[in-house]
Amino acid sequence: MSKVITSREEDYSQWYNDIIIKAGLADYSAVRGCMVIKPYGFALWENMRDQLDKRFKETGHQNAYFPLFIPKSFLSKEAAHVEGFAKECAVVTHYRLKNDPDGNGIIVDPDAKLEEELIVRPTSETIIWNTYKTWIQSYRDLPLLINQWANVVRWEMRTRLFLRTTEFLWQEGHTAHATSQEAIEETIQMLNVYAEFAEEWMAMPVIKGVKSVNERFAGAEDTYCIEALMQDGKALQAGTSHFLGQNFAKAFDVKFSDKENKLDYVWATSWGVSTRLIGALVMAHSDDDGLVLPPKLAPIQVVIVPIFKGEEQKNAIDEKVHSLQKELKQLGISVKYDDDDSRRPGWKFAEYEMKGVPVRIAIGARDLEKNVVEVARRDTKTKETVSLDGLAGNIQNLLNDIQDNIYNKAQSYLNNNITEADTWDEFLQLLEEKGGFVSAHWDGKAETEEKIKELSKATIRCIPLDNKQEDGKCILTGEPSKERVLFARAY
RNA sequence: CGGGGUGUAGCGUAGCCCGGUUAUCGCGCCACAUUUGGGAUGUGGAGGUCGCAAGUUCGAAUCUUGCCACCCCGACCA
Repeated sequence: MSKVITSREEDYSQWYNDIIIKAGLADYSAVRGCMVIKPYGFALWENMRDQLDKRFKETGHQNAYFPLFIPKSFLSKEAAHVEGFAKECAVVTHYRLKNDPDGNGIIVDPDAKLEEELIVRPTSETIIWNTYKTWIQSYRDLPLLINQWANVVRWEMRTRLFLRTTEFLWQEGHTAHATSQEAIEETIQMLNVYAEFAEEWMAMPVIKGVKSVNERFAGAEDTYCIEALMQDGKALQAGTSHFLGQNFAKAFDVKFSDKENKLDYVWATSWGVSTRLIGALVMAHSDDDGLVLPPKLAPIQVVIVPIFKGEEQKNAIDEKVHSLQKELKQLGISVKYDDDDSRRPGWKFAEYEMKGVPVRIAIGARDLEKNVVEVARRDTKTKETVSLDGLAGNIQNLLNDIQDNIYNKAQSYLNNNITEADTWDEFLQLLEEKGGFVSAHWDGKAETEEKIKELSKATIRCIPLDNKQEDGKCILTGEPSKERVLFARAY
């Protein structure tokens, strides 16, 4: 663990913000709680999005788009849902401005008040289920497997770049099924899509589990999640997949006729991941020198920095670099040749390290004579002199090594930070001094969970899937328990 | 909404307690030159309603009062 990453929260927050801003991923904007995602950050998001989108389509889903605005009455149709979101909704009340008659600029025109207020979607279940009602009549219309890429707004009290902003980008899948079992299978399938994406692409190991009742999505029967561990010892929910039962079908009266012409409500799921994944990526791998990006998602996988004096040397380097660039591109590697003469090599080295570019190649006149280049890897910060012959292939292997290495590093960090606690004192001490996940017995009661949260600031992150069954006593109440659950302080 | 803190150039800051020339320094920016294998150096230059308003005073970045904004901690949360 690097030196800035300490248990003191302010330091870690500072470090996190600095990295995001200095690496050029995002910045604060003029609007409270909203951020500007800069081109480099957006390129990263596009890479994530493309890969996820591909998996959604491979699993039979289609993309569509639903409105930003939700009539207020829709939101109140599902009781638990409205209760969960009511406190953080932005509301549109008027549709027109006018010049202030007193000359103080522009004001909301009081005559342009909406009959029914519109809610800026905090999530789209309601508007989508209102639409599904007209799309679904028969079992032949099922399953309905839709995803949308969209922005949503949740008026949170406190915000943090990528982790919790007022507006954020995400995808939300909303499916309808004929049977409960099929819907549950879909829920778990999508959870697995997320887990595989986190592990294989983000190089971020996650724990798959199910949420306790307290932490469950508003309106769901069951919320499955992937939980990741950040380098400061706090947990982060990286994705969720909900089994909604028939709650929304009943609220929006979505019924279908089955093969026996029997009428029944459909079974639903919804699942989503957001730009929060970028925050997760930053906190999972970065170090004091900046971002460390997994090669599979890095917008720039290889950067080439020339080192030269004068036109002649530059031309000779250009020639070599152009053919190398071509070879790398043929292997599907994204490469940037930074021959901007207004920045010195040292500046560029530091800059691309900050941006987390996995591999840097430096090439100068001295190297050309020996037919070599200097290859530096971001994850270990090691440098090697490598022959230009067969370089492209070697770089490809190196990128794979880096992907594996940062995954393994994160994996061993996770393994070393899941600790069992059997007494309340031990539990508190672990949270305070070590952090990470604490695996402990819990009596299964919501009020106990609430009490634990109050006393320790830790929440139940999840009950892991395929959890080992063992008899024990609740960490707080001493009541009997038959399995351990994972607690942590979380973002 | 409670508790704490901060507002001085694009960014980061000194000065404020104890009022007094032309508001400090660093980064960045512009020009020129020398440089280029780990964030170059020199010279010159541009850039300020000291958060806003009122008050005290011969004189306010500095003192007083009010307001505003932002940040951190809590409640809320992907």
